[in-house]
Amino acid sequence: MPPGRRERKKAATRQKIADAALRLFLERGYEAVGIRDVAAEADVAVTTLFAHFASKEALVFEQDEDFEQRLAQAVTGRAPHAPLIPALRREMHALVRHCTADGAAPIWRMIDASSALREYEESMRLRHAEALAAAIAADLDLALTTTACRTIAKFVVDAHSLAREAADPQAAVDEIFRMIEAAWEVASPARRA
Amino acid sequence: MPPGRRERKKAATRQKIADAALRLFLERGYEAVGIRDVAAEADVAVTTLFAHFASKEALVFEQDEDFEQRLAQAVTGRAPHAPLIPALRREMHALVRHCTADGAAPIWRMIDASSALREYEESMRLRHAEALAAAIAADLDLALTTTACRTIAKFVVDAHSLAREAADPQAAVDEIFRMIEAAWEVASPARRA
DNA sequence: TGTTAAACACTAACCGTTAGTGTTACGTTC
DNA sequence: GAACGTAACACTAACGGTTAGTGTTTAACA
Repeated sequence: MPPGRRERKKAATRQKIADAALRLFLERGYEAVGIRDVAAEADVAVTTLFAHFASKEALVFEQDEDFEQRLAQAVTGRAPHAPLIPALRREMHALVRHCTADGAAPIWRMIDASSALREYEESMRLRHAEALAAAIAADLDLALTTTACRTIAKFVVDAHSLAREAADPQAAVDEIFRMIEAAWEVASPARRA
Repeated sequence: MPPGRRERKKAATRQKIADAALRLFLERGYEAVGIRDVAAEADVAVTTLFAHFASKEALVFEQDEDFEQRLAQAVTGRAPHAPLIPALRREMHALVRHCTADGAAPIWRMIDASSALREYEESMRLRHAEALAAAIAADLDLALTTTACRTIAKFVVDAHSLAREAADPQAAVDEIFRMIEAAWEVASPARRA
């Protein structure tokens, strides 16, 4: 079943809003642009904008569900008996590379410049950590305590912001994941292949 | 130099606002109470309220600077050559016990019920982690990389929220700190006493 | 074709927060 | 102890994100 015209129009409207927002934000700065400006630029009503995005900050972190799903996918979609932490490390490398790419630099500079955006990012990580903890718990099927699952998930999600702000992000991912691996070894009583 | 009347009055006003806020929040729920309600209950102007508290959420986390200072103190104030992680673990035990005490239960129930408060708490932890990372880096004097310091600090601060939500918070602190200790061993090349 | 639901628009407001402008009362200095 | 500077506080009015309420168009589907 191909997406109907309705869903295509909806997606188009969403994209039009996101594009307009990013353009204005990068032009004039995040704080200097109002919701009403974005709505006018995208030629939609303010209420329509909020039907597509839950908040002003969400306009910037448009594809954060990707992030959540890719982490969970790294857990559930890995080869059978493949070790967990290296799989997460590989995915984190990709995610960090993606957001430290040249084209993304202005966006992240904007995020770092706004406390509202940094706070929103942090609250996103909370969700991501919960989702990842659920994926890990389901995958390991009671081999770990709930607390251990949530702890490992939180550490992994933390790695993203820590690495992003490091001088050499890719090296930082490796450094942090060595620490996560050690924490993991202590937490998991069962031996893995 | 004893605090003059001026400072005492200022502190009294602050306390009067905080008390009024907490009373109303617990009575009617956080979201159901407006800033104007709190100001009226404390018999001050709205602008006065914001002169004492940076935001509505800050009314709830009145003594969060304690938290920050106690963690840093646990690092800088420990006995010479005393190991770092156990000192942090002891302090975290105390902090978690404090916020899981009987009297604090309604407050934390209120926090858990409000996404605005949970997000604010998360952004507080960011600050706390930065402060702790600075304290650790200063204490160890270049024995660790910046990334390792920040990573350990983040893990320690995470322990608070993770433990608070666990079924047995005190046991969770121990469990999480076993993992942190392992991460720490891997990060620190130098041997400690 | 007609029904239904979803997308979208518009107005008007709510609420946290701040700017602007005074006024009072304390601490300080002569 | 009188005068000055400053910090606390008050008041009004607004700004900006967000939502409620209401109605209109449009597409999916029977």
